Amino acid sequence: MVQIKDFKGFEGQVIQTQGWVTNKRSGKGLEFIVLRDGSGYAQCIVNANDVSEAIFATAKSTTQETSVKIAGKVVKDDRQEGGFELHVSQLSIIGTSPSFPISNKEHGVEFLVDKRHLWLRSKRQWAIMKIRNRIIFSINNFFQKEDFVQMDAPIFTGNAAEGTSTLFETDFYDRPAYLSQSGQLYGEAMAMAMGKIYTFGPTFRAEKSKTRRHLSEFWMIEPEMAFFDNEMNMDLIEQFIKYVVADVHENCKAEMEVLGRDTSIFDNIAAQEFPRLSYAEAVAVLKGEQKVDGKTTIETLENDLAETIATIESNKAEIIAKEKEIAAGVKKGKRNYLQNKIDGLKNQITDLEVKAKNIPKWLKSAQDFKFGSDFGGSDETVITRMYTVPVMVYNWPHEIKAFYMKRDASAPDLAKGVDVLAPEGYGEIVGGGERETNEALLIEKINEHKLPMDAFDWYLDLRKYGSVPHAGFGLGLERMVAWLCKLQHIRETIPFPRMYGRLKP
RNA sequence: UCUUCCUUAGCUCAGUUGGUUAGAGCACCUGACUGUUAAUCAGGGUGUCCUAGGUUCAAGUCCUAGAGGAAGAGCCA
Repeated sequence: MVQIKDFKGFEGQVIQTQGWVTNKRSGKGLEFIVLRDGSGYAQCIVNANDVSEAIFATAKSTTQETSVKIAGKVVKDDRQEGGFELHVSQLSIIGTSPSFPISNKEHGVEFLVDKRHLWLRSKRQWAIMKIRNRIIFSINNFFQKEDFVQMDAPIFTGNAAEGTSTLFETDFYDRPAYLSQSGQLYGEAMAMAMGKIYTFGPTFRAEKSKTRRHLSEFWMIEPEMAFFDNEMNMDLIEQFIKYVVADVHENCKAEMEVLGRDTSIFDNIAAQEFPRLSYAEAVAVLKGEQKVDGKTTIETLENDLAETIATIESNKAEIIAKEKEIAAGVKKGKRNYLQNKIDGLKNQITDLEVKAKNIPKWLKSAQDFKFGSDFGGSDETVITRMYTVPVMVYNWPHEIKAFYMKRDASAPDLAKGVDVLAPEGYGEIVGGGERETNEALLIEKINEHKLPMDAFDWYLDLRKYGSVPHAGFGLGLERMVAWLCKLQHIRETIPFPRMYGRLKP
């Protein structure tokens, strides 16, 4: 058996392959079967002159997603995706596929999510899953080459470490247990044993939020390093993101093309240093008090708004022109083509109108931002709009950060945390910082957050026995995938999304 | 939890001020065509108009409630 991606090594030879029929075009005496095997796509030509009547009839009877075994000759053809096609000599059906529900045309979101188990077979999903796989591979490569030890943190946890409202409760031998929201505290313990570690596991949050950036179950990478301060932490984050982006850029060119992803931003990321803003600076940028490249957020967003409105108008004009063309009478193929263009433009207009409505709201909420609070989704969008690479925001007011975040000795109201905001409107992909090593301050914080002290005795032990400065961060895998693929919604980044209101399939 | 929008054929959608027999494209089937790239061309039938009430001579269309979905907000160390 030869996989489609390996056809190029078999030019002129007769080989065997197997896969699924993803599309078919037929003529008299000719069947063009587009075969998919997970490694790639190849057109297979069944010519009635070259095969028996029975085989030709079998080929003709295949439908979308019929699985088949094929023997044929690999022939170079520059018109084909991948550059090769197969001239079929033998064909047999492995499994039939009567009326596959997902056609090669357009579908709505609800339908596709309901059919997720079949949707995964489509080309776009194939590309996303390949990229997800590469990102995971690349993350592991990076940390392994940097001498980090991969560790698995527990998924059942016995305490409500982060506040009970967003925890999934389960029954653990008649006692309540919660699904993990973070492996970090365990990672800290392991870092004291191994030096540098990273966890890579599932995370569960029972937030009742339905947005394009939230999942109830997602995967997180959490490195933790002994003897690191927040500066070193930020250096590592930048190095890490640059490594993964460059690796994906290098190895997922075909997949990015399927998605229509403009990859020029990846070159910027390799070439530029990530801006590092203190929280105070970030607020000044947000409010338009500090310019970036000679522009304020207000100027940039008002410019965006004008552009958005202009695009809406030009789209509307284009629709009218195309509708006139159809009304004047054109052939069917041309009509379909024009109609599809019109539908696409209409969808674009809907999105743009939402954007046009949102921009003034974003600006207002940026103007009204209260120093000392956390950034909302729109604030992140406004800040990152000013840059073409990820932005790091550090030195946060300690009140809005987690109890374990290290306080700044020289500025007692600040904590040494860092958030990384991805550009292109994707917002927070990394949250991290230096950890508090002072046991008394930690106890004070645990009380302040009204957390159960007895749940943290083991964690406090880490400060009792040879405590050292240490830092770490967490990266949400799905948000990284969404950003690198430039997806509208996070639900496409994971094979079977678990979100508020969605447990099936 | 709040705001706005949506629910019509297997899928994507159109359906005018309420009006008599509810439409198109795709998918599917049949036929034509020996190089198609979402092939093309001709023909073929398919409806719990989300559910329950209401207004009306008449409801896919208007009103009320509910269910499901989408976008945004809140929430998201």
